[in-house]
Amino acid sequence: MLYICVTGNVLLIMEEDFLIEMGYPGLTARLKRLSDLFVYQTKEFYKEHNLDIEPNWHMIFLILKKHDQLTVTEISELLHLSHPAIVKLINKMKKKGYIDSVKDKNDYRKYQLTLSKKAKEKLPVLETYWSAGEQALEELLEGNSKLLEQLSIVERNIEDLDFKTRMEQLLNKY
Amino acid sequence: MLYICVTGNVLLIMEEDFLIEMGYPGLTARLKRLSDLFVYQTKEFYKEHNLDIEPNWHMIFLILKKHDQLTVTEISELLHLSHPAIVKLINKMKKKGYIDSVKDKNDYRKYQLTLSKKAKEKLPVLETYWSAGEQALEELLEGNSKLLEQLSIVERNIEDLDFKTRMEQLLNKY
DNA sequence: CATATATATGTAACCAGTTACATATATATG
DNA sequence: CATATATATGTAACTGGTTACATATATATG
Repeated sequence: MLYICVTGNVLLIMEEDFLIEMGYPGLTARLKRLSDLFVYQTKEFYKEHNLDIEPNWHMIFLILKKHDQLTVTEISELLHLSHPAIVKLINKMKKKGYIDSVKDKNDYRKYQLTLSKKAKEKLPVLETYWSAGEQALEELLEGNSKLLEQLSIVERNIEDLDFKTRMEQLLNKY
Repeated sequence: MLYICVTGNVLLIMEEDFLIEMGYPGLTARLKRLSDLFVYQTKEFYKEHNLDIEPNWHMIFLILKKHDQLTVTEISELLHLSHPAIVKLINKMKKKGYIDSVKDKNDYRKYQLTLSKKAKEKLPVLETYWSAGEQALEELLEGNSKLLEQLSIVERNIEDLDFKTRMEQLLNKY
């Protein structure tokens, strides 16, 4: 399943990759495949260094470092993820003692979430590992942020008019 | 959670998005979030048009259209996905009658997979829906394939030296 | 002010991938 | 040729998202 690939004046021996060959319709699976790869390898990396955190906790650490105190709903809105996703995440972090949760005095439906003392103390160590991850990613992106920019374009356009509606419109054209 | 965003000479009211704000470390979750969005909306689209197929079957239809006959292992290698992922996918497609599977005459461990008669007959209809999806995606990418190219760069670099190893190397620098 | 509606959180069932392990068959080697 | 090793497929348990539904509290309205 190997093939020769000529890019510029460099000759590469490459693995054949049908998802790439597919073009546009292969995009969805490539996004998932790449995301999974990052998640699994980061998990492994943390494990080998005995950090008892999960890859996606990074975003919660950062968001609560910035905003100090947030509810589940606020986090889910800021991250554009569903609230059950955040509930599960937060429950795991609570169980490990990284999150403090206190009932809101003015609205008894809400719980105000903050980073625990343990979490704040661990931050400096965690940051050295996160920094290695960020640099590794920069290497993979070859030092430019075009991938992030291209993703932003898609995200903005989807916010404007969602994917399904676009498919419906294009289908009805014929 | 809204904010004003000035791009060029256009003023936009945007949802705040912390994953974008995070920069590089937000990438993994954005890839997953976007992939999920495509999958869920495509699923919905198929359902509303009473197509009894799943979004990720598209790649199996195409790969078996091109190669005619493949085994589970060959498919998993061509797609760079694990073989259990393909086993599950193929079992569902078999159950719906889209895949024929015959034991290899020369190697009794293998099953040769092909598109069934039903699958081949349905292809022309499916292609009109896939075409709408492809065009919708082109719209979202604003007609250029930079996102695909940037992904290819990352994929190539990872094949060269994996993400975890890069993190380890960068960590040991300090 | 009683009741309808909206919001915040939580739970259940599902989905598409993963790794680790099991089993059957093929191939290579002492 | 017997046995060790490698390969093809399959299964189990896990992960991190989703939608749909349930419950408690807050807010708005007749």
